[in-house]
Amino acid sequence: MPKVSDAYRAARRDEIIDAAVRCVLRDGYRGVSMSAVIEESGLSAGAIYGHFSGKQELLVAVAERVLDARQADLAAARNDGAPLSPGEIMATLIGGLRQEQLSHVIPQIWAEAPLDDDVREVAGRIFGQVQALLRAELAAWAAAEPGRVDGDPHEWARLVTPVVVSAAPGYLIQRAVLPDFDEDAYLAGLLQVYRR
Amino acid sequence: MPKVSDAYRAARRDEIIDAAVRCVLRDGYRGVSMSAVIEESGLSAGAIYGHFSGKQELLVAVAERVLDARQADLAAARNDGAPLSPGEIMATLIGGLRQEQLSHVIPQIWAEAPLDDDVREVAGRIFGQVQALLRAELAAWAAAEPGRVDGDPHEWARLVTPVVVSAAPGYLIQRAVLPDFDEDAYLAGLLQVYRR
DNA sequence: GTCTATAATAGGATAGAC
DNA sequence: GTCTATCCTATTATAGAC
Repeated sequence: MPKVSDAYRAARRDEIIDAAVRCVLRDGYRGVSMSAVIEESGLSAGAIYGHFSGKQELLVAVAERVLDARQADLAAARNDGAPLSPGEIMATLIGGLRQEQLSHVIPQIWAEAPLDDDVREVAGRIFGQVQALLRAELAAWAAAEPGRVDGDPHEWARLVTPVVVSAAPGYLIQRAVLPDFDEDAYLAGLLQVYRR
Repeated sequence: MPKVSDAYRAARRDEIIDAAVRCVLRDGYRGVSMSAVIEESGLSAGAIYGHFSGKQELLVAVAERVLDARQADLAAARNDGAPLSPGEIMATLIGGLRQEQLSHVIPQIWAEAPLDDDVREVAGRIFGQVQALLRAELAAWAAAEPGRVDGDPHEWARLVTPVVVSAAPGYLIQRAVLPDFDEDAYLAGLLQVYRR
């Protein structure tokens, strides 16, 4: 029987992850040091190591936290009325990313994926979930708009989903790299590309 | 008058950068240590520090090397005949990335951009150059295919370029993150999306 | 310009008290 | 579970010989 409640443990764990996220935003995924997290959290070394066995385990938890938040964006892209067009779906998804400070960490997680199997597993899983929902939406749209696409709607959706979803990484990377990136123009361009 | 020729200096510099690139491919951009570069290069600490004042300066040089190679991809996408369609342009560009081992480093450079102003400058400059060429190609295609797009071809190209170019980051990220990413299907999807 | 050796520091992780 | 104090390793960078 644990000495403290599970809820307390979980809350502490979240507190530590929050501090680690702030460190990652400031110093980069690889650049965070345990001492920085300790300082940022206001806790002590013992407190952190009681919850996470080391730096890697803590950072994987950060990756999971950041990427899990994408589920909210998926929900926002859902629509109970007529199926959304590809451009509308992606504009909604990217609108969600735009609000979240957390989204600035995502490119760093992608960069870490080839170097850390645990990170890659988390990143691949979430990315796959985003793709699955997008594919379903695209298939629904294609089925509702006969003549816009040729062939079976599901087959079409399977093929184009990886390309359509690329608008999200493209947005995040350009925002990170281009000094004068125009976010509004990007969303407008998205609707323009998928106009037909 | 320098004690050794400029050509010799430049060759040594390239040699060091080559070794550093191999280290980055193995350990990640942030994960490279000077001692690893020293070992990989077969040189000594003194030899490296004679050419680069420190780790950051060396890594910025690596970023410049990796991204500069994209100019070759740009040239490959050029076509003296009829203007290429958006899908064909991007398929050519991505075909170039696919060949190059070096391209695996690009996502890591993008992730570093927000943390290092020098890296951001290099990354933004090259990305801007890619966009400029792509925009010109898109405008030429739009002008040659009246009715495919509405409005002024140049205005249309300005708006859609950031979205079209996203296929490149999308490709690199999915390749890095998804265990069963199908590169051929991605290229096929690209042609499908921009079919009309 | 390059080498060997080393100084100086920062980082990850642990031990033991409470 | 958490805190303080500390160990040990790895890392960046320099000094001085050749």
